Amino acid sequence: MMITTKGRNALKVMIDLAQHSGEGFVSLSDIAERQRESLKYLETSAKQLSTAGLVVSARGKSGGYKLSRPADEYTVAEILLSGEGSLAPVSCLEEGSAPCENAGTCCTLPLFKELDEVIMKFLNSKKLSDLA
Amino acid sequence: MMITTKGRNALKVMIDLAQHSGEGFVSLSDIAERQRESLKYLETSAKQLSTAGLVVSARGKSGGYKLSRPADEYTVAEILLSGEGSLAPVSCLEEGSAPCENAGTCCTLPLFKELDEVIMKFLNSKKLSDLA
DNA sequence: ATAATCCCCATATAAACGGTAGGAATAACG
DNA sequence: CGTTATTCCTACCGTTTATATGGGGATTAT
Repeated sequence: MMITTKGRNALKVMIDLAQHSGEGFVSLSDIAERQRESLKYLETSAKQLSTAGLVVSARGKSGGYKLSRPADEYTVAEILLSGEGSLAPVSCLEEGSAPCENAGTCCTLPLFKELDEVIMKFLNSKKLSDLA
Repeated sequence: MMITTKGRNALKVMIDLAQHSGEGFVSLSDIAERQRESLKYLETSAKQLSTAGLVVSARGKSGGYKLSRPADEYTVAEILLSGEGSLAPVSCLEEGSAPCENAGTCCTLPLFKELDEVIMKFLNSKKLSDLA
């Protein structure tokens, strides 16, 4: 599986925020209820989105989250990346991973590089506003 | 990760067989040596390919495996599928999995269906003969 | 103060991943 | 018939990842 619940939850939070933009800060408990997800689990995704700068958070009563830019300026790729860390279809293409020692002679690597490009091209072409 | 060592090994076996077609049955130990993979681990991939009908096997001395069709009649997709079971980018699109109860209202499902199509279109367009 | 909210850290459970081990069945070959 | 090379079958095992859950601390509007 390339995209797990982490990425999907990140996306769900962002879609919900996009659908309720202009309402100030939206609390996670509201999002959890609408999206039928566990509040506790969504907290993880929301914090990652906040750390990545994709959303702005406000603590305390009547706090919550809101988008930091217009919805059409987010690509689906960057949202999923915030949840997943990597979207590479094979481990040898993950950034930060130990480079495969057979990379020079591997007969499959070029194929997977192409696949990665196809996937990223698609996910970069999709905007958050296309989903909300 | 969408494509693990299982799929990659299936592909490596097929590529090796394609490169040595016309030599009759090729033993797994030869393939393991050339591809620098464990014989024991490749056995799993080879058996799956055999069960799926992608290769023909012969037991006993001077046995081994060979392709059951010309190399240009295999898509990379079917080879990877034999190793992975599924290439779906999200679990809710895997065949045989319990259908997601929120499928009707899920705001992300259409996106992932599109992504799945993009991936499968690419992997179906690539032939084994392109890699060998 | 109080209640609502995000933030931080730790834990739990199950499944998947990446193999390994031992041996049975089969077939060629001398 | 015995040896050897091979696929086939079943089981196991340690590590990592996935999917969460729980408790409590920090912050802030009211």
